[in-house]
Amino acid sequence: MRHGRPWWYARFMEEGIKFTLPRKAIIDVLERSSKHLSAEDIYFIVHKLYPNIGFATVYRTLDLLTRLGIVLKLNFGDGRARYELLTKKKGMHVHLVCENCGKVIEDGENGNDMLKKMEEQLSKKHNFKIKNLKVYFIGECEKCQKGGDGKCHGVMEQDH
Amino acid sequence: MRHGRPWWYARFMEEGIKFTLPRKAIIDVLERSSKHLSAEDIYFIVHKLYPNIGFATVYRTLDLLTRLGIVLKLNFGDGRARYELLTKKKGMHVHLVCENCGKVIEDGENGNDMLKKMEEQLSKKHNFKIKNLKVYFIGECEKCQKGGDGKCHGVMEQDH
DNA sequence: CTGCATGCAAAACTTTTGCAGAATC
DNA sequence: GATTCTGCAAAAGTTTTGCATGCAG
Repeated sequence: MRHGRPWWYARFMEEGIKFTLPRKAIIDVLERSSKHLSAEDIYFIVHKLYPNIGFATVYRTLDLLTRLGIVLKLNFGDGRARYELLTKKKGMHVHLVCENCGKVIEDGENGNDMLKKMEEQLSKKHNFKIKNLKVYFIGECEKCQKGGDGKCHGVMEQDH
Repeated sequence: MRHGRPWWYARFMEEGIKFTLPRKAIIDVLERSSKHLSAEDIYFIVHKLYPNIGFATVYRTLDLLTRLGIVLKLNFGDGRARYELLTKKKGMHVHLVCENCGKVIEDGENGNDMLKKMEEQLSKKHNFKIKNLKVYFIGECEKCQKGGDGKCHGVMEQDH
């Protein structure tokens, strides 16, 4: 992927939207991070590099990028939204979320066939045009199974 | 399902938790509604019947029920959480969410086999103990496909 | 009775908005 | 040079918390 501009560059052009420093910086942060960052996370990182970028700009930019389909806004049930830079082959992966430590494993290969099949069936059955999908398996990761007691701690939410 | 207590009754007993009027009332509301209600929705309904039940109690109760695994807390990306009373065969269904009108179709039959299979594969592959799952297909429902323009309105979030 | 649960109101957080000034195209 | 974007601060919402009182077990 070294040739040409990043894929989302085209979206900016299409919409006639300006390429400003804050926007570049925020996309850059999302690009470097493989994790799902919250607006606050992003603010702190960006603000360290460019101290006059404020919270409002972070939120406004994330909102813009979400509307443009460049970023995916996620909710993990902890009261704040998380953001993920989309790739062109969006959504076709499965999340495994550990409800104990919060770790997120993304499985891109295994689920595809089955998801594809499921998508087809559901589209037909309900006459529903599916554009995107989100699949979360919530449970306990390898480490926490060994380290933890395996019982509900009464603290974590089940929501992701 | 007329025989015996509802399934979540056992959870209350197990935890030695009190059966109070507000808790009964809130579960009742969730039981009657097939939709995903927000805390505010629940508050208004419950508050109409029992005017001295307050917001704090609704939130505390929903939080409790979520921790007990009686209720599932969902986020539809509109800034407020939604709640759904779980059934014993929890989570084994697929949500179809219309990003235009917000309608949620739940498909309980079609996905099961495939979800089950996917669950097994992923469990093995990642050594992950899966306890629950959430599957969302986001797109456009039948009505909106006919009525709408089929393009992104630049307003709705993609998140559910 | 005893301790958990509630109600009220205030606090804490995340996210949004208004407006003057700045930067981009 | 006009328009879009930013930064600050204040507002708007949702959710949480402290504390005195009430109620279930």
